[in-house]
Amino acid sequence: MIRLSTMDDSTEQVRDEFIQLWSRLGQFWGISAGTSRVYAWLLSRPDGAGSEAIMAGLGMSRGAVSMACKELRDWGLVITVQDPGERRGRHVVETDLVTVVRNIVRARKRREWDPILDGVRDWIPRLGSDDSREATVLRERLESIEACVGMADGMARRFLDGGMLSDLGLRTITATARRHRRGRKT
Amino acid sequence: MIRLSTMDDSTEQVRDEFIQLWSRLGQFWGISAGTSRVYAWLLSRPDGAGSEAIMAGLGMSRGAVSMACKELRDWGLVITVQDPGERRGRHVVETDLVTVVRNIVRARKRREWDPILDGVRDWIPRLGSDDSREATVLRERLESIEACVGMADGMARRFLDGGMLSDLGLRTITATARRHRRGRKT
DNA sequence: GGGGTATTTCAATAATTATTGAAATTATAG
DNA sequence: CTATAATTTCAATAATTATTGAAATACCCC
Repeated sequence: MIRLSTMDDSTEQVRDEFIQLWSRLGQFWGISAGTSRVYAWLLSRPDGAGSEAIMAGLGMSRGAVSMACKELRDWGLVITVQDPGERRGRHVVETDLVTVVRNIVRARKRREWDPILDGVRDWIPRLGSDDSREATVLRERLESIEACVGMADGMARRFLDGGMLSDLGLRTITATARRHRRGRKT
Repeated sequence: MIRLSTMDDSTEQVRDEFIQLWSRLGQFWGISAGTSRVYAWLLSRPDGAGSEAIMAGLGMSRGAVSMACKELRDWGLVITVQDPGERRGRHVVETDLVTVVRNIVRARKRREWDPILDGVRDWIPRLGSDDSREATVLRERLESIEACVGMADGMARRFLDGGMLSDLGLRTITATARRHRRGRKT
């Protein structure tokens, strides 16, 4: 473990446990362990880091780090910036919660709901006039799924299209966090 | 493929495609392919089925079906009933959407958010008075996570504890689906 | 309680998925 | 334009995860 600036050992340990938990939980969201680890590591560092630093910090190969950062960029969780006069890029976490949530909702909608809606809307007509018990129940279930996913889709769409209730909710969260933080110090 | 009652071939095909898509999407939710396939198959059948029927229908082994049904029971998506005078159990999908959503929220909360909240609330004090830049940023990020997850947790808790807004939303969905269905036939 | 049946468990195996590292590509500086 | 350095890609490999099926367990009726 590399010692950084003037951090306490206990701080270092908190970082390790945080990375471990985050990567365990990432699996529930269909994110690979390596990618979650890189994200947690970046979250725990102030100024982002180059690929070399991530490789050293987590003991991963160049390729693995590159893949992980690419996936995180796809999710909109990490931005790779090019400092002027620097050859190497620097990977920085997106800290604006509103942007993060928006990106995640967009990505999940595309991956998870859109295919269901497309499928269901294709299948229901194809059941045609089959009025066997089997087909009737299947049609009912598919229509129920369409209604449920369709509502979620509508909500997501309204949220992504711009200022909305959820937006306010998020601003409340971030404001609360800020107040909290300031409160601690005074 | 087994021919069931008087179903059309196209209906049969819709069922197959539905099962395939559902199992693909299940992976994004940390559910194994086999488990998702069993769930989709049960969803597509009217009266539930015994283990033998599932084995035959999906070409899975007895053990795999048993595991899948157990996992589905844990999620509250399937109920295994014992018909009077019958030796074998019958696996039936839970069709009440309110119950399904409630069960899923409960399971995910337990698996995904509770560990984060526990972790964060343990770690923040352990950062102590370390005022290095590293520790300060880490503390800020952890506090931000606590605020965000804490709000989601509170909403989930209120939803799980009983009648709430979301409850109404769901009843609207189910009602819409029913109206839709009736509308088609007239 | 015994005989027979359904179900669950779990170690072995199969299948899938992630990781590596060298080669190909892209970008930068001179 | 060429040389050089950083990054990405991808086939091979390693690690992980799911599936199987036989053994163990639980269950039920007589």
